[in-house]
Amino acid sequence: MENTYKVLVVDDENDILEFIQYNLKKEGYEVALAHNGQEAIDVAKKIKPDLILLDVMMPVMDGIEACKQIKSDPLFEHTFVVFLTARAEEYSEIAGFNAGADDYISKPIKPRVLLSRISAILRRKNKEVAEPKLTVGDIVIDRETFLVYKNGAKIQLARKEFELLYLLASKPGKVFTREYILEKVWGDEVLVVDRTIDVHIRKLREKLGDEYIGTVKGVGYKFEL
Amino acid sequence: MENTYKVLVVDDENDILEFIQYNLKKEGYEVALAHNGQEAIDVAKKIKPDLILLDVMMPVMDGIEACKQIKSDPLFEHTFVVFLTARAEEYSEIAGFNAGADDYISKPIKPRVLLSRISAILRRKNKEVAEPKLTVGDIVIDRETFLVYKNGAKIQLARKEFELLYLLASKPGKVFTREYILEKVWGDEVLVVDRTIDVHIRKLREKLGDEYIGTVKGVGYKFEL
DNA sequence: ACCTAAGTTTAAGATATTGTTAAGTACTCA
DNA sequence: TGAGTACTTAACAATATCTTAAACTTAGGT
Repeated sequence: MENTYKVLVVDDENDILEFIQYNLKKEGYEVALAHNGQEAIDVAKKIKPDLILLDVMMPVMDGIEACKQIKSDPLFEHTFVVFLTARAEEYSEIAGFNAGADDYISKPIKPRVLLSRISAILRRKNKEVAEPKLTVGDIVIDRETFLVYKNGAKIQLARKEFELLYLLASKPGKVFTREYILEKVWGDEVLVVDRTIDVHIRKLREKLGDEYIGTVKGVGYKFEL
Repeated sequence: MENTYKVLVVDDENDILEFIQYNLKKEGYEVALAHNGQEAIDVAKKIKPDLILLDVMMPVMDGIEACKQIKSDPLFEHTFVVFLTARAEEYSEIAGFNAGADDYISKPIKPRVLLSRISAILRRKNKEVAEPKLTVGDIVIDRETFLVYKNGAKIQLARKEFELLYLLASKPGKVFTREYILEKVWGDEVLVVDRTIDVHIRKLREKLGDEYIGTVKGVGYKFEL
């Protein structure tokens, strides 16, 4: 599964904070909050967010000043800053202050726009690096095409099968507990009987051959070297 | 390295001019400014910009009139004109006036949208010489004519169909998620139910044949090699 | 050897995702 | 204005995938 990104939301209005927090959490982001620029910087230093959503107008320290400080701190070299602007008129301030933000989202904030913009910006971070193929013994696992090759022969896996194999093969030999597998492949909020894993293991063995996946009784499964 | 392009920005509000100028300069464009249609034409004759960003509503001479004059002048045969409209509704007016603009960007202007739109338009200009055809297997995709050939047989695609196919075929085999497809083909502002993609996929399969586009359930679609 | 706990296998539902059709909307062009 | 095209949506059908239960097998301790 994908990494969870940390987003720090900064606004002096609690309504807005809650609204954004709700929408981001729903999408699986880790969310932190701050009410002004000073607090934002303090929190940011602690949690090192991947992205900061920053209101322009705030008491104590406004968004522009906060942005300048953040952008000049090497600690936040890889942190994106996105302004929340209430009106078009604020453009001039932003441009004039030359604060170095990465993008702007104008209020009123629409959840869909917010989320797609955020995910687009964070994706930029990952630079569209082509997913490297995972090669273990005579098995090649290609995330990009969702295909698996065994000695060059193409094998189609269903999604859960693929993720399960990908996990096991990511560290050949290592034993993964059922608990861990459930968390990684299914996600923590899903409630699934862990017998389910067995069934998927079975299908994998069926498609790949029994020799690739080993059982360690009382512990879990592993990809055999 | 790419050439630096000259962009003329025309708007009666200085805030907006500064804002756009700031963003364009940051990306390495050469920027000229004008405050109304008449001034725009005067400046344009001097500097011969590659692209003109033109506000619709302006004193002295509005954007629509300016655009008509520009587009009818052979001097500006190779100059692109992009309208800045305050509201989406104004687009109908522009279309109605048939002023000959190449594109429009609606306010409030977002740097990301602005820049990607501009670079897309300018890219069009360069490629006028020789737009590379995309060839995958027995399918040839020609951006210049917006036509697709299957074993030499001409196939007409609608614009969304074309863009969708173009995206998938740009990396044959790679699975594209719905999210990614929406962002690339539809753009991030658009509110479209993602089932819409299915329908377009269906039409593509209808026109090309089922064998070219594969489904990876739970993940997305891909162009089959 | 037996007993028990753990894992395997099968097959039948349940669920989720995608396919397909058809109808509504919006825009374009004559 | 009206026909035609493109796009979007909703509704329902089809199906791959996932999950569960239950019966079966195996491994290891006593």
